[in-house]
Amino acid sequence: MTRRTRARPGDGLLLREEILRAAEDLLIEAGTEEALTLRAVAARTGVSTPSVYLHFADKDALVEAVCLRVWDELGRLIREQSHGDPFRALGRCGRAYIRFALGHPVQYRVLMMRPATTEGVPPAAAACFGHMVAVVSACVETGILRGDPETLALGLWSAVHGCASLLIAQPSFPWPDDLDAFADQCVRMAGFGSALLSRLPEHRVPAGRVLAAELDALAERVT
Amino acid sequence: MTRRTRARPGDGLLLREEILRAAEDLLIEAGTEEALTLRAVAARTGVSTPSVYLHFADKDALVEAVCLRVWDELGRLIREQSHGDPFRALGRCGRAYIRFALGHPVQYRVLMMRPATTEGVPPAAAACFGHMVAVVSACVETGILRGDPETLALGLWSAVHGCASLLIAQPSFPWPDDLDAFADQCVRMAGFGSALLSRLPEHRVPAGRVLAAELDALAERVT
DNA sequence: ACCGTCAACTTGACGGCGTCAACCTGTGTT
DNA sequence: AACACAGGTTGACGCCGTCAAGTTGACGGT
Repeated sequence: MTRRTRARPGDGLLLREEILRAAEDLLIEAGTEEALTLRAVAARTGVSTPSVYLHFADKDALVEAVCLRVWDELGRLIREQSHGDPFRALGRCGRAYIRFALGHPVQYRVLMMRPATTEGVPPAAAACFGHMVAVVSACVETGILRGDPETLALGLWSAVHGCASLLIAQPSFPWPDDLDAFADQCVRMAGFGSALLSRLPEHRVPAGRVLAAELDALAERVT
Repeated sequence: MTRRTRARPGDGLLLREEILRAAEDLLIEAGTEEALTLRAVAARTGVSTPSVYLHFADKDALVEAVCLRVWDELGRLIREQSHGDPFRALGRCGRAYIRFALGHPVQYRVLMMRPATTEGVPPAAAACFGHMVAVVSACVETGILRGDPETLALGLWSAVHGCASLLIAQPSFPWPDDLDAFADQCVRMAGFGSALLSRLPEHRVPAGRVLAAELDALAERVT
């Protein structure tokens, strides 16, 4: 293991960055969080194990720091999709979200399926959520959705998160061949469902027969 | 730590059962999977640590055995809700699913958010999924849903799973006060969304303005 | 009544993990 | 040239999963 040339005073942050990169790489290569060992990270960085503690309070802090980067990237992705017609933008955001999650399964799992280690929402996560609320708000303004944008956004988020996380965590379920199409179906189900639900009275499900007939008529008119 | 009275030959399965119960209790009390130590399980059972290996190949096998019990209970719960009008039964199943998950957060996390350790779907999980497919099939027969029941069921499952898992794994999100109402909203969003989506042509989202007007008209007629 | 047998369990150890207290070592300042 | 201190290293502790080897005690056969 080649030793790292010692940093000069004031350059402490360099090692912090190297450690973060090493941790992220390890996570991706091994494909599981259990492989993210402080010893492995230190070895890969060319540094002794306890040196990690100079820059991160403990292992959880390191993992969390890796997570923060992912939140940033996810937020950027969502913002990129937020232009144009709000309802279509909502669909693009959902698809981008799922694509991102499936493209970074390990990070997504660490990010969203770990027991919460710290209290409160990390700022990067809050920003990410804020972008989604913004898109939903635009939908409310155009009238396609109705209700509190934050609650609506949480519902939509939970739908796309369900699709992504189930695909990641339960690969042995009898998934259809075309996963993209399935993800698409989930996203649209959430969007249409939210739009329809916005207009129905709470706590009353119309009789299946009536609803089916009305939906048929609607579908015929729309197409 | 009081020692357990030694089992008589042929009674080996007794210890297996005791270990399983101890593991489940530990999981619930500690509230996190990390507390599920072979040493802790053995101590609680009043037995030496390696004795666990007499009945479980390794720690993963123990955890998986605990999971199987949960699958069984979840399946039973879903079957209980499957009577009566299919579309309403679907809603009851979704609500029961989320209630169950929120009532057993640790087990649900272990069950659904762990990296898959073994290949293939455990039989209990397949049975559980089968019950959901049956309810969806009934919905297809009555005409409220359309399409392949298995794919529809996966979409609905992913929606309720998203709601449950997000609530469990991200308690610091800005959730509304009334979680039951939120879960309800997610379930109905999935049901209505599926029903509506069944009837719309693939890969074409109607313009937001048109869809909004049609939904308004529909809502007025249904209420 | 004794005895060998074998399932059921224990002992003791190994290597790897996160973490910490104590020590070293170069670099920039005076 | 002496010093101070940021930026590391060494060595150890206790806990973890796991395993090879030894122990114990109920039971069937004589």
